[in-house]
Amino acid sequence: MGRAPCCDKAKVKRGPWSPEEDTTLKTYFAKYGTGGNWIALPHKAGLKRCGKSCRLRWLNYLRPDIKHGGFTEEEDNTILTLYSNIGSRLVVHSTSSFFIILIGRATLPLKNLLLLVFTEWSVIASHLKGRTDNDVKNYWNTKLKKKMQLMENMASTITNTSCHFSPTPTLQSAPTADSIYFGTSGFSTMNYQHNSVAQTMVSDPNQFPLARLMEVQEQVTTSGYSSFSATSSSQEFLSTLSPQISLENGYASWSGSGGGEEEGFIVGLGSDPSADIVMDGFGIHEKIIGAGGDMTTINYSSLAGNVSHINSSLGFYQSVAN
DNA sequence: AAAAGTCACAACCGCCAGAGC
DNA sequence: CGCTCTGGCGGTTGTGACTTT
Repeated sequence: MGRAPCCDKAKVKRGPWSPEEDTTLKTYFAKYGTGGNWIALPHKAGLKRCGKSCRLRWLNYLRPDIKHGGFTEEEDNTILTLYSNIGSRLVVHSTSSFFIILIGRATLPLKNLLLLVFTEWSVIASHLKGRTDNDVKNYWNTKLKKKMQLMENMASTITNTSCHFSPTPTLQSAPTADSIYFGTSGFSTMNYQHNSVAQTMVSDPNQFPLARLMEVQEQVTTSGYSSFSATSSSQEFLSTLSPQISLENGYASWSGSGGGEEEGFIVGLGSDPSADIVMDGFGIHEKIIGAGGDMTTINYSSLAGNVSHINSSLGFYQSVAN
């Protein structure tokens, strides 16, 4: 037999809060606080709500220091960084749970096992002024989880990998001081090595929208070379990754410069809401919806100050005015 | 214009930890 | 020591708004 519920669900109001209820709760709270007991609060305040519901409404919405509205890129990065750190604990907990089951020959309900795998949203939220754990959790589940998965998939795919595109990308747009564009009539195959084993990936146009353009973020130019470095503090969360990018001899390649988990390929994550970030066999792309139709770009950014280069004699690149 | 699909987020649910008795 | 109760937490659901077909 389970626990008795904290309140009689038949006698309390549920669902969205009305402005009047919000006012009642705020007024009561301003005068008396919780009175040390959330369960008794609704009765004292004259609200037909469960005490837990009142508590959640106050903590997640009515508190004066709550910050409403969209998350900034800086907040995105904080969450991603903290999730990465805290996420390592998931392995420990899930693994130990697994061994508890094996060694003890005990049968734990699946839900109990899953409960051992916790994320500590409140810890992450405590680093973001005015954000609640519920905010962070919702935001993670709807947006950032996808972003993180793309990053992990890409890092996993290209670790110890170099890729050769065919046909060769060619310059598609006039270079500017900030960016240059490369493109092809459509990448049809990608030859690459994974852990020293040669691989060929053939794209299926029905499954993978073919890359048309690659955008290379650029900060410093010298004769014949482009240097890549961090372009935005908002991308600092990626700084533990150390990719190198090069475009030379008719192909594009990239590789991690570190070891283990820190290897990876960096993509620029734009804040433009009209841009969806997608991954295909060739990398992560930002699908920009333009007035003239869809245009797919790849945004390569090296963030750790690693210098890569483009061979200007191959037609990929022309001298760029500073 | 309408239906279907997707997204964002408020709210709920069930469980656990710890305090108090 | 064991029980009850409350606060707190993460997972999940419900629903309205928005977008796409």
